[in-house]
Amino acid sequence: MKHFYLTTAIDYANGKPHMGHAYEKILADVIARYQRLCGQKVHFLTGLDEHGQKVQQTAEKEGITPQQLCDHVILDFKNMCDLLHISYNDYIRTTERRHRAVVRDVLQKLFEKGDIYLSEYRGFYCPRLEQFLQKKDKVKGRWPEELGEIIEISESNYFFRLSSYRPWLISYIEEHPNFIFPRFRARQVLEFLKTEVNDLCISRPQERLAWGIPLPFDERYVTYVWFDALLNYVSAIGYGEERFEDYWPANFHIIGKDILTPAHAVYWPCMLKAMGLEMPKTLLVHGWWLASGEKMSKSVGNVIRPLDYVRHYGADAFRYFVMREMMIGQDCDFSHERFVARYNGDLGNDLGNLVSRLLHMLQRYSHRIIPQMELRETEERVLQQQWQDISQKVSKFYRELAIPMALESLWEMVRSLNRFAEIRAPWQLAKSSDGRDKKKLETTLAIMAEGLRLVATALQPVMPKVSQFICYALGVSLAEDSDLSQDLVWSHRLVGHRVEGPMVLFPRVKM
RNA sequence: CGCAGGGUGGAGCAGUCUGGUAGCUCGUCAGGCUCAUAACCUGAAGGUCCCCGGUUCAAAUCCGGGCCCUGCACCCA
Repeated sequence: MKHFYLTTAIDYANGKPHMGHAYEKILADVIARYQRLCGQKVHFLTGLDEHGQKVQQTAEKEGITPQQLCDHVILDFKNMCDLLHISYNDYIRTTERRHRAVVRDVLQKLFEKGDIYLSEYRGFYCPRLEQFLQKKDKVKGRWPEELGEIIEISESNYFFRLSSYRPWLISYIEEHPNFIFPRFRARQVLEFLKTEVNDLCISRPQERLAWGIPLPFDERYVTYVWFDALLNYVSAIGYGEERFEDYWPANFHIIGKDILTPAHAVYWPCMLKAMGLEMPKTLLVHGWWLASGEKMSKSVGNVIRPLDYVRHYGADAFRYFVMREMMIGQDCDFSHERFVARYNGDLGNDLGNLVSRLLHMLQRYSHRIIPQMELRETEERVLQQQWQDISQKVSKFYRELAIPMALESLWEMVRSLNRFAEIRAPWQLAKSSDGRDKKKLETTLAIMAEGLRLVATALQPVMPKVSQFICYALGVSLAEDSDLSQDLVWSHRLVGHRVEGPMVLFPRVKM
């Protein structure tokens, strides 16, 4: 069976995990979990990009080897994944043998095919920065003092014939509207492709950069950035082996808008084309989290620390917030006030309080046993009908990656359940000695419990632990590989089950 | 300059592709309820959908023009 294969970008080992890393992984995880619940065999890949100048430099500064640095940094990234409940199936490091072997294999093939050639590169080199400068680095037509001596040198390097694939790529993007999501991003790429693109320099001489994968056909060089990093998407699933066919093409490459152009929308498709492979189905491009309207960046120092929120409010609350707030593709502001508003409002008052009041009532009026649903009056029918509509909408929204809308729809159901309690008023019915009122009371509790189970089930991709916990509290289990098409159907499966005592899932917090 | 995104009741957003009662959350005001996390439920007020022009029976939505905000330095999802 073909896998549903999705990837995040691999994180660069020269830094700590931040908001963007957390969001991208959560987004991927939500999609992965949803697909699993739809019966897909999901393969979710993430990983670490370990080579390159920055890593080499940082390691030197700290007096350790680059590999030691990576071995250390990876702990932070994996730890973040664990804390966020990221259900990746594979984690690739670009220093692993399986990756290096594929990179060298691909390079060799493309070299033999004539897609890679040796050429002279002439430019202005700054020994202090250990890199070439560009025209835009000039200030008032001169190189800035602080860069020290600048020398014009020419250097031989290997190039990939990117330019020859440009016409093909333009028509591919034009003919495949789903290739880049959201669609407006494709326009940007086409805009970029309007002007001539240069062939891509893919090597660095070992004297300048030792921390990389040597070119198989010329060991004096290592391969530079993209022919290393991008290939993780195929090296991790056994490129060259038989099993590769079970995974490729990827359903989603999930990336930030910064690495769409040119890396993922230009280099990668052309590389794949050169390799004779199919294109990934969709590049899913998300925007950036801003802090009070400003870009979050290490240099400005206004970085939101996701793990602080996870620690205080739980991973699922954090997952809920980022999924509820950000329309995929747009930028979105992260502010503490908004977080607390969502937390107290949606999670505490609406969902958490619903759980709390229902469990209280079940304890008080039904000895913690979920009673029969015997009556079926207009109110009950309306509620069930509403769930039919909502569950369909939610599934549609999940499929279309409109996750904030999926959650909004689910919350309609939460509110309807709270409203239903108000209409039926079990606390009134409990005072009556009429047998019919007793049935009404029982039915009300049973209906609310089932409604809550359905909401929790549909919420599972976004809030896996909370969903499971609510179901557990209602006396049933919820597996991560259960079948949504079954579990989202209104049922009587809770009847007779013993429930947990009252609990507070999301204690209110002060601003 | 160019490119891209955005400009919708007090705040934050959806709706724009595929024209047809302007929707959601929060906030405000009034009321209800007491099972519940001072929660929940009901009702109300509040909008020239940035501006101008065009197409159309009909425009937030399509077309033309203009204004304003943001991003396109290193780092970075």
